[in-house]
Amino acid sequence: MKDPTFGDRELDIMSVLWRRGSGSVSEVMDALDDEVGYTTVLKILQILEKKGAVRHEAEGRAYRYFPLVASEAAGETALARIREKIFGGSAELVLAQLISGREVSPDELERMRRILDELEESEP
Amino acid sequence: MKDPTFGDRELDIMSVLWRRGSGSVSEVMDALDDEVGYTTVLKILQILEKKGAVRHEAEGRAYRYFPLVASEAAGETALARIREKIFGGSAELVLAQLISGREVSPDELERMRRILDELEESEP
DNA sequence: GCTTTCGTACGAAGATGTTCGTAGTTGCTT
DNA sequence: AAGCAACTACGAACATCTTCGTACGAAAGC
Repeated sequence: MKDPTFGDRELDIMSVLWRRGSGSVSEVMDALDDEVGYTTVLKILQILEKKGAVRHEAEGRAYRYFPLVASEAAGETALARIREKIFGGSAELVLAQLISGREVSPDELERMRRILDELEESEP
Repeated sequence: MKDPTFGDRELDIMSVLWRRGSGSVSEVMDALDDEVGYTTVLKILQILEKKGAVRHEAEGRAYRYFPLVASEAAGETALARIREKIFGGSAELVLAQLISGREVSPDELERMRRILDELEESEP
């Protein structure tokens, strides 16, 4: 799959699969925040499969769906788009927005700092 | 406008207005990366206006369009969505993806570090 | 065996976004 | 004045996504 993009509901469903690793139709349906009909969830999983974003294997008489597209790949596409179109290509502005208006724990802050440090080491 | 979201082309056009501050239909059309018909650009601007995302004022016999939705607002919505659905709510993972696979200048890195520093000062 | 239950498959309808042709208006040029 | 050029307005076609009703098959329970 080249340049994975997803509709709103498709993304909701991919998100469940990424979190859980896999899911039956019922499991996905239950994990969704909104109330969505069973056949709707099934249908979207079938569409995602046609797109090559998920696969399924039989499990009893039901199917178990697995993500084929990695969340990082979807994230890269989506984030690049936002950075480019909304933040004028500036990673700093994205970072500023990322931490503004949310409390960031000292731990998380430290880990974020370390991510920048590691970048510096690899690119001196 | 509550929770501004945009289609692909709509975002392209908002992006032009954010970059330039304003634009006539021709200016926007010329600034787009893709070749898009004049009336298509006009139509989308009209739709964006109905959504409350832009406004226009007359300029000679043409219209000049101005963004009403700030890029930060659109960025907040879009980024929150990505962080939540794709990166499992983790800002660090977003940051990691943000800088991976791109060269980040020492300047930019320094500014990003400072953004984190300032956060620490304000929330000790 | 028959029915109920649990599951997939599929078609159709509605919503939203994109694209452009065509029509109409206004001002400019000759 | 007639024609042209630059605009806006609008409708229609098409694509994509979302939603679900209905049909159909297979297993489980009686």
